[in-house]
This record gives sequence, structure tokens and C-alpha cells, in this order.
Amino acid sequence: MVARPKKRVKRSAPTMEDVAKLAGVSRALVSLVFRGEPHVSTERRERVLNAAAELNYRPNAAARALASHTNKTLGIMLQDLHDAYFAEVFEGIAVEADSHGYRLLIGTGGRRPEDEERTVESFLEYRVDGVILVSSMIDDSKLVGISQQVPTLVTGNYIRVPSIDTVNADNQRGAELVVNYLFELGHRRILHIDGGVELSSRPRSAAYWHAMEALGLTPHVIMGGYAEKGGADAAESILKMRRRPTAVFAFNDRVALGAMDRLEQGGITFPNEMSIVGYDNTLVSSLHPINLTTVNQPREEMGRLAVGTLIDRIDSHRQSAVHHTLQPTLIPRGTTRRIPVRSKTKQGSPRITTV
Amino acid sequence: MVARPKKRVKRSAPTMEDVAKLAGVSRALVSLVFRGEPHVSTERRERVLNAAAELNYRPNAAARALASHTNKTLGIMLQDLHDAYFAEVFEGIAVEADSHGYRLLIGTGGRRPEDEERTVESFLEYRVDGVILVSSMIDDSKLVGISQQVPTLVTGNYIRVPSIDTVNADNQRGAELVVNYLFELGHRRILHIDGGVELSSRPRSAAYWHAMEALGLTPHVIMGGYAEKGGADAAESILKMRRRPTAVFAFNDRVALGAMDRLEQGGITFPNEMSIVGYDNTLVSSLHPINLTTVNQPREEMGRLAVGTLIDRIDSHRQSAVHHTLQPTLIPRGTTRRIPVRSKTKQGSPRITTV
DNA sequence: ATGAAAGCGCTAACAA
DNA sequence: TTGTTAGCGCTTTCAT
Repeated sequence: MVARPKKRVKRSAPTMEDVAKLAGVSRALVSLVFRGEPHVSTERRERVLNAAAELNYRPNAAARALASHTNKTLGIMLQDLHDAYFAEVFEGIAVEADSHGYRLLIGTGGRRPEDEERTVESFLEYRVDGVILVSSMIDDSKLVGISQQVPTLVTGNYIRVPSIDTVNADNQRGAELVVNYLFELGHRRILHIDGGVELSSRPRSAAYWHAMEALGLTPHVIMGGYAEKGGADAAESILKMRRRPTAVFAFNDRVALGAMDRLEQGGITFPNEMSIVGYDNTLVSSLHPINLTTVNQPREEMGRLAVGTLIDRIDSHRQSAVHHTLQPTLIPRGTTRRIPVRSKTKQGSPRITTV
Repeated sequence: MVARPKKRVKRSAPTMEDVAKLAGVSRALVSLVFRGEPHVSTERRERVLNAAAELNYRPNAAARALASHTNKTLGIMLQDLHDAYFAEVFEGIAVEADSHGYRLLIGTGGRRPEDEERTVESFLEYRVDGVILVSSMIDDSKLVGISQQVPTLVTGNYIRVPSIDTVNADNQRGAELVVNYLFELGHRRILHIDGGVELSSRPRSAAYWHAMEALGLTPHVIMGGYAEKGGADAAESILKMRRRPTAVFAFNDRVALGAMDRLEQGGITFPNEMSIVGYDNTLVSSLHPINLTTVNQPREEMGRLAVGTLIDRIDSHRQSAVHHTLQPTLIPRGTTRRIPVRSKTKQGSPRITTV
């Protein structure tokens, strides 16, 4: 036998009115207290707070937003939290937003521009105070359109208009670091597996290209992607080459790992027969059995900076853009090594030697 | 010389009133159209839609929420998106919420109950339609309190009250799978590195304990944690043991990886001298150089199921709890092997042999 | 099928 | 320092 509930409590949550009544003050006074206004007598403040506590009152964010035209909320568009890159940028965003008292509305775009736009649309309905688009694939012109409706910051995008702030890691510098490092180790046949349609792929591969030419080397780029699969596919092509590279610069760590995996199956050992460099310095890359040479990007800092910059625009009504570019650093680890000086003879594809 | 902007546009966004005026209908009719009500003549509908498009009108979610007492938003509390476990559960949540037309308000608790409570408090101010708490460390009694204010679903928690729905993976079964598997491979000295204060640590270690005893073996649990560090510390103790285990069952993949790393530095090779099993089947565990035997939990499915169950409670006003328990599966890979039958003699700690 | 009007719970002048 | 009073932009009866 199930007991029929006897409750006869007021169904909906208490309002400011209820608190005011119980405390014997006006609604406006309650509002002042809850907004932390200084010019309220301690006595009344106490009364209000007590009444609120007694009723378990909690301000209604929607009502507040409607009346005040601000909701202390930021919309964050990410492609995919599965990916360590986004997760870590987000971590920085969360920390900084929290310290400024902002809430986060989050949406994922899944690298599909239409989905991204739907997400942003949803942010706009919410009338968020600002939006951050991480590695958005939305057209520049549409981005500008968005920025005219809400304070906007993008990261991973190189757009330069007054209405959009940006935070980026210097992809160009990162690629240069890799090429020069490999060159100094004696490598000359350095191949690049790019990021496919990924946003930062273009700047990285272009920088790779330039750095190679500046060193008098022949660039060689093959198509990759943003994840392991892209690396594995690229590895497939590499295995078929008659004259394989001595070093590979992968778009990111995941691609590098995918490539290594496949190349090792093909009998190539790292770093003995080939060197490889990733990008991102994800946690996995540092694990001992992997120990991948890579490039660090200050992702959490990017996230924090993004929020700080955006909130600055919101607060100051700044009309000009701020652009931050953070510097990456090379993290040399175990998958790269100096190329041994050897006689001109063994020029063909390297024989596979069992160690 | 910076040109002074000449714009004289209406500053704030257009409202329903504006649309109504332009379309020559009442505000209520516009509302009907935007809520997709069927009983509107096609002609008027068109007019409204056109007017809205012309003005670039977008409904105000706060106003809507205030008037309708619902906002099609779910609050999601996660500990830390950095962690693949949470990221993947979230992925499932995001997909399912999207397909039901719900937005997500997200907050992280960082494994600090006070922060979790602040996050939930914020959800309540928003008057979200429901909340999902992933691996919350909030007291059961407080969870009950929350569930009285908003439809609530928890995952990772075994609480059983009518007001809270739950979604869990069967941690007990997972631990049994591991112990039995190792037993079948001939292992008898199976040590468990637990998850420390982590929520699912208790059920897993308890199940390990029972499974061991059921097999007539002596359980041995040492303290770990939820990340690499915990594993490394535990490995330190293992290296000091005079009679080392032949197999280790780690709380999760990260702990396993941390432990392996440290143990390998101590000269132990896997799986030759020791077997090790993780938990979670994170992407890293599948990478070739790691190739960790582990237990898979259907994380995305957990996320999807959580949202589906919660929305069901919201829609149906269900007053009784629904509990889902999903089954884990063992993923045998390269870090475990059958123990070789050997003479009773070599019982001491294994000599370290260079391969 | 459509319109009129009363809120939803709060903030923001303005008065007092 | 505190109270009064319009709204904020929408939904929701209730008429028609």
C-alpha cells in the first residue's frame, strides 16, 4: 500500500515578494540586499537574509536577466570535448569564468558548421553576455554577423575585425620550431602529415613549407586529419614510398600516435629508423611507453585569457579588437634522435634491421 | 583618423511586439507561431515568419522561461572534463540532450563537494528543468534535498530514494570480471590498487575483495587514486614488497599507466614479469605501445541514458525512481598473460632479467 | 483561429 | 536608507 503524499506546500519556489513580506520590508530592499548593494542598514540586511534563509529563497535568474538585460552567462562553443585539446582549453575557461562569477552555457559543434550555428543561435536566444567559439568552422562573414549581436571571442581563428577578439597559439612558430629542431638533428627528408580540414592545419603546414624552403629542403605534405585514423592512413602512404622520410612532423599528437602505430606494424622503429614529432603535448604524449617529442601549447592559459579578454570587452564596451598570440614550446622527448652520419651508399629505403 | 560610426539602429533586439506590429497581428499570435502551435492559418503564419525574418527576431529565452516556468535546459555537474571518463559521458549527454531540444548548462565540481554545491545552487537559480550529477561527492542527504527542488539524476552513485534516478555501470561485475580472468590465467597473488576517495572506488575494491575470497585467495588492496600519480605511488610500495604480486588490478587506466611507468623503471616488464589490468577502456589504453588490458564501460551510453531517463521524469512527473545498471566487459589486451607453470623453488621476488 | 489582458519575478529609476 | 512603480519580453487564460 502506497501512502498518498499529504503535502500541501506552496508548489512554486518562494519569490522576492515572499521574502519581503516575511522580513517586513519592500521588495526593492530585498533586491538591494541580494545584489550586494552597500547602502542598506545592517539591521534590515539581517532581517532580509534571515527571512530568505527561512524560506529557502533563491533568486530567479530568468527574471533577473529579463529585468537587468544581463545574465552573467557566457556561451562556449567547442567542437568535441572528447578531444584533449578542447577539454583543456575548456578547463581554463571554466576556471576563469568561475572567478569572475560567470556561468557557462556550453554547446558542441562537432566540426559541423551548421551545428555550430545552431548552437550559437541558442546562445543568442539566451541573450548570453558573450560567446567564445573554439576552433569554429563557421565562415568569417557569419562570424562577423554574430559579433554584431553579442560580444565575441574566437580562438584558433585568425580573423581580424574590430568586433572580434582572438586568442591563438602561434602555429607558425610551432611548425618552425619542429622543422628547425629536426634539421639540427641532421634530418633532411622531413615529411609533414597535415590536419586535413582542421582549422589550424593550414597555418601549420604553410609554416612547415616555408621553414623547409628557407633551409633549402624540399617540403612534402601528405593529408592527415585530427585523430589517430588520419595518422594511420598517412602512414600507409609512407610505407609505400620508395624513399621514405627520416623524420615525420604530424599535425598533432593523436595523428602522430596513429602514424607510429601503423609504421611500427610496418617494421619501422622509433626513433632508430625514423623520428616523429607531434603537436599539443597532450597527457598521453608524456607517458613513458610513448614518450613523444611534441610541441606544447598553453591550452589552459588560452582558455583563461579568452574569458578574461571577453569579459573585459563586455565590461568596458570596448569597440576595438584585442588579439593575443601565445608562444608554443618544443618538448624534446624520445621519438626523435640525431641522424647518424652514414656513407652515401645506403640511399634506398632503409632495410629493416631487427634490434 | 578613425571614422565615427554612423549607425542609428535600435539598440536592443527586436521583440515579439515588433514582429506583431510588422505582421499586423497580435503578440499572442506571434507566440503561437513560434511555439509551433498547429491552429494557426497558413497565411498568418507566413506573415509572422516573414516579419520575424526581416527583423532578425529571435525569442528571448529568459522571458520565455519566466512566463512558462520551463526553460528546456538541463544542468550538468561534472568533476573535471580533463578526464576522459567525464568527457565521454558528457558526449553522450550532449547528443541526447540535443536530440530532445534541451540546452545544457554545465559546471564542474573539481571533486570538491563545496564547489559542487555552488554549481548546483547556480543551476537552481536558473530554474533548470533537471540536473544530472556525474560522480558527485555531495552527501546523500543533501542530494535528497536537491532532488526535492528539481528533477535529479545521478550517475556513479548508488543512492536509492524515489526522488532520484540513477544510471550506473556495474562496478561489482567489472571487478569480478578482472579477478576471474586473472585467476584463469593462473594468477594467485592479485593485488588491487584502489581509487582512493573516488566514488566508484569502494564498490570496485569491495567486489575485488569478495571475488578473491570466493576463489580462496588472499586480497591485498593498496591505496591509489584516480590519476597517474596514484598509480605511481602505489607502484613504489609494490617495488618494496618482498613478495610481489604476479598481477595488478588498477582502479582505472590512468592509475594503471602510472603504475606501469614506475614499475618498468623498477625493472619490471609487462606482461612477462607482471600482468596488469586497468579500467575504463580509455582511448589511450588501446594505443599499440600501451595495449592495456582493461574493462570497458559504456560511457556514452550512460550519458544518453541519463538524459533520456531524466527527461522522462520531467515530462511524466514520475514520482518513483528508475535505476539503470549497465554491464561492463573485459577487454583482454597485451598487458596480461598466462602465468607459466614453474617449480616451487623460485618463490622470492623475481630476479630482474634483462631481455 | 485570433485578440485582449493579466501576470511571471525581478531591476531600476524616482520619490520620499 | 527605503519604498513605489513601471516595465523587461514572453506565455496563458479567457473571450470572441
